[in-house]
Amino acid sequence: MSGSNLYMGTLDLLILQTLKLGALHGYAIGRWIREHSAGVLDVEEGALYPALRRLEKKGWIEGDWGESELGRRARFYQLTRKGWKALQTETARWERHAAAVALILREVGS
Amino acid sequence: MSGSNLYMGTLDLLILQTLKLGALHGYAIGRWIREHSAGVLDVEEGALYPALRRLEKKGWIEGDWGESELGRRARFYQLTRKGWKALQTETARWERHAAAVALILREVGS
DNA sequence: TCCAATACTGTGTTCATTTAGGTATATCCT
DNA sequence: AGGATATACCTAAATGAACACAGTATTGGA
Repeated sequence: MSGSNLYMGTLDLLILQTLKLGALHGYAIGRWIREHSAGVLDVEEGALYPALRRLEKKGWIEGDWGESELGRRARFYQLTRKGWKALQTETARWERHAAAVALILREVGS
Repeated sequence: MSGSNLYMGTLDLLILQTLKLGALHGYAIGRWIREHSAGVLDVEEGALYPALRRLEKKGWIEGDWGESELGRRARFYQLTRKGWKALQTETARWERHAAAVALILREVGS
């Protein structure tokens, strides 16, 4: 339902994290993120597909054409070894950042 | 001290939050954020000053020329009424987002 | 005298996301 | 049969935030 709303740079992390589940195609990744964030994180397709290509180019994920559960042509992505490492780094980076922002938000007081 | 840094969109929130302290000039804002995030959030000047102008243009902050503690010409910014409201909205947005990302990061398990 | 810190300004680049389209197939409803 | 909806993908232009780099100018200390 629209609403926009990722902070830039977050998407890659979310995709990598989702792919821990195993190989998934783009559409399923987007749906999974939306559902498992209680609808808060809505990944636009125009951001999702470029992000997948970007991550593949970096060697963090790799994609193969296959058939979806519903028999449609779909590209399944999975984490590479490099991707697993990147996921660790990116998760740590996010957590460091989120903790720091939380600090600032509390520092001044409401 | 570099290290790359902010997730896009975070800076505005940090600046607004810092200005709860009262009127501050740009340089002091940057320093304060760095110090109160234990050095994690390092605001580049090339990002900071444009952000201040952006926020002023939106009417969230307003700046006046004055003298810094050290007697130098400096532009002091303070929150407008609109800015206080925006700060509330932006804080809520951030917290929603951070909570959702945390959900996703935990959902799959490490 | 030279360097670091303070305080701001400007230009140019990079790059993720938004916006806004588009293709194609399958299923469900009337 | 027709229409809407969901699935599954793709792309191009525009936006805009952040970074990099390069300046200007003043002050105080080694």
